[in-house]
Amino acid sequence: MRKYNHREIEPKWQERWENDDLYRLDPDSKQPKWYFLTMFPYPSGRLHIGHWFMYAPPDAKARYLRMKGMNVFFPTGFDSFGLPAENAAIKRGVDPKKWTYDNMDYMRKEFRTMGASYHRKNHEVVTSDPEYYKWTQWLFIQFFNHGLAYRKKAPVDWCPKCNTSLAREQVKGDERRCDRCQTQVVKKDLDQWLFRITKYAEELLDFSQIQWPERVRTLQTEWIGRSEGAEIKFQIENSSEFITVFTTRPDTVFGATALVIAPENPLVEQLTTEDKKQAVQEYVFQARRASEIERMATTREKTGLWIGAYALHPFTKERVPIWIADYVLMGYGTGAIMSVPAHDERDFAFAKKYDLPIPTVIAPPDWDGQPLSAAYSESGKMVNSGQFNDLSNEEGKKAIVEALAAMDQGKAAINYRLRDWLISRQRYWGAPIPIIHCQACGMVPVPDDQLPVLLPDGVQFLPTGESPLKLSTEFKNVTCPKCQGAAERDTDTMDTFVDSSWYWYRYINPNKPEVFMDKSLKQWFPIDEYAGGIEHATMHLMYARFFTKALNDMGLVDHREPFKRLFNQGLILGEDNQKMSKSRGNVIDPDELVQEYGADTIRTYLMFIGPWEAGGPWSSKGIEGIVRFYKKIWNFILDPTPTINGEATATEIKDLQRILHKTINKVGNDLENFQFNTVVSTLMELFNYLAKAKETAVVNTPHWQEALKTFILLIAPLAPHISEELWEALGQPYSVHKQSWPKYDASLAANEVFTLVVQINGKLRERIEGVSLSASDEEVKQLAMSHPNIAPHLAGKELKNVICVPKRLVNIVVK
RNA sequence: GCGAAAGUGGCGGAAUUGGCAGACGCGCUAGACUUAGGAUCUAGUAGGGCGACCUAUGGGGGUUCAAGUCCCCCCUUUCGCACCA
Repeated sequence: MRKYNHREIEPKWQERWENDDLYRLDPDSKQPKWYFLTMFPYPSGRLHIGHWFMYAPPDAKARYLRMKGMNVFFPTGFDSFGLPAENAAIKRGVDPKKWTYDNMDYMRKEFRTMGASYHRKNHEVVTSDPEYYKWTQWLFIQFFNHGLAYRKKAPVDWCPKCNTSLAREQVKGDERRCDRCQTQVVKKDLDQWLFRITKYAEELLDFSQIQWPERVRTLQTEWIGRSEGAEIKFQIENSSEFITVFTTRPDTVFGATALVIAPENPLVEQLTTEDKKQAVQEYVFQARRASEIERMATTREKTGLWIGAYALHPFTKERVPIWIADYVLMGYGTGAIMSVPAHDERDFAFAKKYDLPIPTVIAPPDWDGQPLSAAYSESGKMVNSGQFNDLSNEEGKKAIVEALAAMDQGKAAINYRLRDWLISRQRYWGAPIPIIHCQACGMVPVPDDQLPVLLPDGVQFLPTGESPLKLSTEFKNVTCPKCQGAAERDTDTMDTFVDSSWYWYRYINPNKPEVFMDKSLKQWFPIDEYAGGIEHATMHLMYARFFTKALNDMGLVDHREPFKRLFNQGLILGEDNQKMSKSRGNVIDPDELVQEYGADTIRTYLMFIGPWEAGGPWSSKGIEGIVRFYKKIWNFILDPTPTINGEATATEIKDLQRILHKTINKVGNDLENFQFNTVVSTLMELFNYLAKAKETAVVNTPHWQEALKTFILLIAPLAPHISEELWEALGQPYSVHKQSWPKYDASLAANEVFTLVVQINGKLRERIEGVSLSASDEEVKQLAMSHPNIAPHLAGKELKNVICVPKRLVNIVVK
């Protein structure tokens, strides 16, 4: 008999499937469509085990859905713009383009060894291809024309190592580090392009149309950071102008003893009195110098300075001093607050330090009228608040906002933490921003017929902090499309997250000259399922939703959410339980594993290792179990059926069918729910059963042959190669992957008898096998209580209660 | 500091959602076959007790006939957010 040799069968079938284009997408098929998207990889050089973990289990699911009769679209490509290419280029002196495209060639070969059924042939998308980024640029122009892309000079987060600005989402953690290289970011004043994602802040909070994991919804909700409150205008003394503050507690306005504005607030210069100028300038200078990290540290003592000016309280008309303090952030709200020391912890600390009054305006329960020893930020009755006294503070909020509105000094307001998305990057390997700056005409979009704006080759791209494209005069100097005068191209490139914010539309037909006008596109959207890592919760996944809403508003797509269902797989760790990295030396190379064990084994093992959403450490030990599993299956199918005399009993046949159909059902359900680990264990249980049954007369029945076929069909999604080989060995027609999923018959899966669990006072005492499902509660109780192992326990005890759970257990309560 | 999730044998993990805890696999122990091997097969494997039994799902309390699962408190770990007014 042949031995199982993956090195022989895997390349063989991979070649045949490829030649036959076995998984070719038929867009005209009448089968229900199912768009199953996985996050596409960055072409970093070679596949690591994490790629396999991310792509092999979805492939199993895609194969299952196809067998179930769905027209599954399962595309992939490469997110191929981005910094690593440049960094590698600098390090090794190769062209970023060459590095990237060589990597993709290599990785495509590696991908092939996985035996995945991705639609690569006619649907692959590569974001650095001009044919692709032409549309990234075209979309930028649509955003520009619709007021969703704008340019602004502002202090931005700058990574000194990557030498580029970053979006807020790409700055991580309390130490404010670059998402890519972990370097601490600094602030820099730059003219930058932003996408107006804040326009959709409210709608992005609404997840009612999509089924996404709670975690992601929470992360996005917190990131958007909605807070309800009011804007209150304080008139500046001796001026007709106002300072607007945002507060969530308008009910505490009578407790405001100062206005505090951020050091960066332009009002500082305007309002500071002559005698305070020098001190204020010094403070502002210090504040600017202090890093973000220092300013963010919550434990840091509050500092600030009175700038000499006053505002007038909107109700009492009393003078309220205006201070600056760096605990007020320019980037949130209006960059100015009313300081209410009695009811805000930070304001309390500030007032204590600078001896500002701390009037109580919301009475804590049992308040004795004495000054508070700590800020009280809960609710309570309003006091010291003029006409609003004795209202509950919740009523007070409404009443005060109404009164302010009547005076035209305030209104209800909602504030978001979400900032607009900064997309300018001062790097080379990205899609050029398709804008021409003309002295006369301003910012002019590149006309459609001149797209794409090609990324020039042979540019000196060393990161200097300036955009490398600036150095290319050929690229930079152009004529204005409007006035034909001399003009300059924008020399920044786009954040690669722009490239990946719409790629799923391009998969359908990457070679067509049009994208969104293509009618055949519509029927695939929104995407049924999207699988990828949770690390993209507040970046890619939020940008993707924003893009879809914007595209919908522009009439380019007909849906407002891109992905109906999202699933996050976990992270695969090294054997030391640490994140895999070259420096730790714990990286697992899938190529070696495939060589040694074969793709089917690796795929299955990755599914078996634990819940997909949990991830976890790789262990090379457990893989032996899967190796044995497939070896045994191989021998089981190819070994001649033993000669067994006699006839199978009806029970044997029913048992066989029962476990078979139970397995069909469970494997299907678990695949649909991404519970790959129990798919594998269920199939192992079935196999263990079949291996034993092979020694019984059941092998003489036609049911046995059916069972073998069914078993191969069930493992086909997990192990595409070995199943194809064994399918052929069973004399079945090519290809196993074109077969229908076995039909589940609930009546065959149903039990006829059950094991009755007998408990006394909730403790297991006996199991009675083979109890009829049709037995009445009374009969079951009788059966239990009269059982020889149970009856003695009951003797001489007072019977309190007998609980009967139908088809399951009896619990006898005695005293 | 705030918020969320998780904690089950030596290990990875199951558990029809309140009803037999430990499926499946790794590892380990013993045996068989042996061309002596890190192959294969068979049996065993939560802990304790000679035993009938007892004890076990991070710890403590509670609800319930019945709790890994629900409620309260605590501990630990992981992950978000972090002066957001």
